[in-house]
Amino acid sequence: MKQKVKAYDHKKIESKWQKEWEKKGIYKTASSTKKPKKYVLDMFPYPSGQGLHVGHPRGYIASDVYARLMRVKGFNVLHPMGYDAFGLPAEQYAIQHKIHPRKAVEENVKTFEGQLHKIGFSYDWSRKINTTDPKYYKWTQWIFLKLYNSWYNTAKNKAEPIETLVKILEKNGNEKVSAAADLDTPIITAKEWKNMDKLAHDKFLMKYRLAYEGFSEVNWCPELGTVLANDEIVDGPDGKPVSERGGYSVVKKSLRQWFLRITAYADRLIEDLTDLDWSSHIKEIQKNWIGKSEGSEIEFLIKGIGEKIKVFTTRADTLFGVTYVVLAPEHELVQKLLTFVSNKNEVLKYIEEVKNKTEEDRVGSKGKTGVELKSIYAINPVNNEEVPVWIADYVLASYGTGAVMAVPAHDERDWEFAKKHKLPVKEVIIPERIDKRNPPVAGKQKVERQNVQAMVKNVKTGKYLCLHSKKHHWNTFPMGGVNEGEDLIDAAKREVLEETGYTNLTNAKILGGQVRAEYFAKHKDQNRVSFTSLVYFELDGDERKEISKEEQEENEILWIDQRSLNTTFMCHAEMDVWLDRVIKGVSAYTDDGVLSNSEKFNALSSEKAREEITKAVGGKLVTKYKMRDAIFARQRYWGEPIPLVHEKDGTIKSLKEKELPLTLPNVKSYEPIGTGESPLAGVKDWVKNGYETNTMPGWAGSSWYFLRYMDPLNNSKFASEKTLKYWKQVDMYVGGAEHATGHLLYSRFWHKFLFDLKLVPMKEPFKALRNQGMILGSDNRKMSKRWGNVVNPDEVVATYGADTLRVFEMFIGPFDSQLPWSTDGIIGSRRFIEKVWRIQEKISEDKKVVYSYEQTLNKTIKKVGEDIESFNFNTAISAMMILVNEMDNSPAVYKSHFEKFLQILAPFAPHMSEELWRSLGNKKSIHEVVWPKYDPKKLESDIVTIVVQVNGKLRGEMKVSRTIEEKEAFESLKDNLDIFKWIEGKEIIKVVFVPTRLINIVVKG
RNA sequence: GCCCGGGUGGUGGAAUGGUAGACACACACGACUCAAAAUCGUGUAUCGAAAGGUGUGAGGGUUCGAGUCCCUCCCCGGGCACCA
Repeated sequence: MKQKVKAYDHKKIESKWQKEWEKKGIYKTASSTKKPKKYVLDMFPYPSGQGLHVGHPRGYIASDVYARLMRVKGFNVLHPMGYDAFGLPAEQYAIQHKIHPRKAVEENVKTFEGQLHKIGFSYDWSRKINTTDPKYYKWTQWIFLKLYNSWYNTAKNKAEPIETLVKILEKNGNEKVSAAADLDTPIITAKEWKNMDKLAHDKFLMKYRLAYEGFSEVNWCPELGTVLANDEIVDGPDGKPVSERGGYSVVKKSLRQWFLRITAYADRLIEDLTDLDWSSHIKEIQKNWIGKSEGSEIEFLIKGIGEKIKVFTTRADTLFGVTYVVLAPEHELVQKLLTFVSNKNEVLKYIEEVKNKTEEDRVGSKGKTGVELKSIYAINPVNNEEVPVWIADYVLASYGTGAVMAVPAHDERDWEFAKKHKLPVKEVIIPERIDKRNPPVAGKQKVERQNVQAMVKNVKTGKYLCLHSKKHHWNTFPMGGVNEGEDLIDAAKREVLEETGYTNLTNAKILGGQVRAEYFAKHKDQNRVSFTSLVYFELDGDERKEISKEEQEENEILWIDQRSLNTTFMCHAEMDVWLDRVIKGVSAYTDDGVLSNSEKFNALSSEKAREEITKAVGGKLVTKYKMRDAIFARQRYWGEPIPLVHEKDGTIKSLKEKELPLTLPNVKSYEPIGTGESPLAGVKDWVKNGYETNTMPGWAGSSWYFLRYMDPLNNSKFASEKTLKYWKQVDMYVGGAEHATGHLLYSRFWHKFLFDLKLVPMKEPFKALRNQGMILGSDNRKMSKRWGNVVNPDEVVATYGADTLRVFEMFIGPFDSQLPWSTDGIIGSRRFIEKVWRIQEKISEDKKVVYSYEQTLNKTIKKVGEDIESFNFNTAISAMMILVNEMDNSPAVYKSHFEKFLQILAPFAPHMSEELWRSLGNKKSIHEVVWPKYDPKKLESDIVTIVVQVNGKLRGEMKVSRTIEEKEAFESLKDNLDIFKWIEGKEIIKVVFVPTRLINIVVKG
């Protein structure tokens, strides 16, 4: 009984339900705090003038699908949207079009919101925020003041109000204060503190504040008239740095800045990554960015001069291998040493050269340049050896102590430098390998042996001599033990002769140093520690002597080309070390190992030696980070004003809470005033009041916005304690991976700070994070006006409908993959939607019939729920397509089956599923009814198809009972002649049976 | 250079160590139609007439069985980049 239905009209349906949902407010977050909650958040957009392209909603659709599932699973869901609208683009747009940036933002927000509404998202729009709203940025300023008025107590490992520091200073001075502070902070007594005036107090405390003023060489962009953060700079076409926005050139300039002391949180920012449900990729990026390295600070006395060079090294275990010491050319000690240097002119010339080098010249220069400070010698504290001192630009003044001890044998850069400047190389670390095939056995006797291996190259063929062991089926070089008093080369020659008979060995060279290996020697029932050396020979002539019968029986001689060496050598753990060092020509061994040439520390492991040697020379174990404090100032108009007042006496006063927000004044021009100061410096009243003229950077407002959504209208707090306690943190955060070292790191930092002050209940803001891949143009390039490959979602919605767009964007591929937009592909999603629409023609209410798709239906309900939770949207849709195809092939579809299907489709295609759901007579919205349950009994059928393999090869399949056992399955094989012929008359060695899956018969021959 | 991802048909992609290519696009043929569109059906890795063989970047290994695990190499994408 086919019922004729109206054609699918997406325009009508979608606008109808969008209005209805808004009227009924079905997506409003409940104010109740009794239900379990889920906070599902999108990274809020920067409303640019371009509007959205189809790549933007990908993440929004995903989070919407997820939020919808959570809602019908019974959670109180907070799923808000807002705008991050301060920053350069709006300002630039304002300059170009001579309108107030606020106006530009308003227009852009309107465009964006119109686009978003058409896609049918389930946001609670009543919670919308905008970072440029004074009611919002009042709290951004408020948090800034908290940072300004706090210091980081490393003893308690948390931030505290600055007053607690002042109290300590008044009482005891700062000798015992352990804090994250400027490096040049002097040690003062309580008395000294008391004797300081107000300005001196101010200056002193600035060294501790978490938001502090300072001067710094910054990336200055003359065209934009502003300073840029590292992550706002990209490589230009000629390799020189340019601004990400606009592509203008960037140079260094020293400017007054505000900084946030994010480095105080470096350790916790790494530490707390562990428990986050984020992709390991993003965690890795953050870890690298923070760049923690644990090492030692060791002091080298300078001979005859009362000075010391303090170096930072992560490899104190290589201290005996130091052959020279290097200072950064900018190191302050260099100036002091100049008077004692005998080649002063040369040194001065080099320093001048380095100064004029651009960053790229310095970093990119292939040859390592440097100059020796002649007549200056550093004394190695571990053995009193005198080593030369150099300055070289491969040592950075800004990292560690600006000085390094050079160990060319075990550091790539030192090795290159040493090679170029003919400095000695001293090996002190022996590589160590544990043979994975024959690992040492606990409790067995341990015997040390000196071994030698011979690498023999046939000059004519370029191949290498190997032995194939007939017994063990492995390949080795000729090898054996070194006899008492025997020279390595002689021993190697002897082994080659004994094992292969070759005699014409020339050009002997000991290569690559020793390798220490531990293994279990079965034939002797003992653990062996072998120190193996590699001797290289060239074979000149084929002459061979007779070899013993045993040897003949044991090994076969093989000649192997260089490429195959690493693949054919399986038994010797040391091969990889040698292959790197000998064949690839890498000469410094930079991994850990066992110490040698290190007096009483010999035979210690690198790990232990680092500690013991550091201790022995009176060094200090320290931790360093690559990450620097974050510059928190822009010399622009369109940003949050920094709520500080510069008093006439030079001190700084923070505004009181009731004086916030400090709103942006109106200005005549938004153009940079060219001095490097912001347009605010040109506003008379502003300057007269002493207000800070820098504004906050773009990331200020986005570092805490997720908290404001919890309580967006609160006027007395950024969010009430009660709501913070209930919502706690974002449960699922969806956005682009490009924010890994910006927003995602800064937010974590701010959150931890607020946590320290007990202003938020959790130490991390985002429990789970999912990153969507970018959608590229159909030409596989980034969507941009420039390439003319931008696809506007409005057009797609108009042509195909929002439901189709949503389904397609989820179906296009794995959520985190970068994929090109396919104009052809979207038709498939539209067909799917239409097919669903047509199924209503054959709805049946006949309960007694068995419907062919029932098992698939149950499987699909299960799979779609699981797939949404794990963000595998593409396979969820494919599963629903399979189900719909089956329903389509079924003569009729039972009403409640169809309803269940509509429910699982609803998160993806909310409009059409609602339309069909209501037309079936349901009064309540499909988005408000609880997620359907599947029947576990109907997931599998009693008859299953199992695969028959013979020797692992597919030979057929057969239908058997679910519960069939191996014996029975094997018996029923005999009924199937097509399959049976493969085993008939053959000896069966083994039968592998995997219930409900396969049976594999292993036969001989 | 180092650290992460990844490499499967013409295309996007599927596959708890167990039938590789699900699902979709594209293409071809057929049905419906006066015709077209839409829709429906059939086919589409590769060699072979078939039986069967070969196939997941390359080469090896482990396993009854490898796209999946291990080793080596190549290529692509991303991150960091003289950070001692």
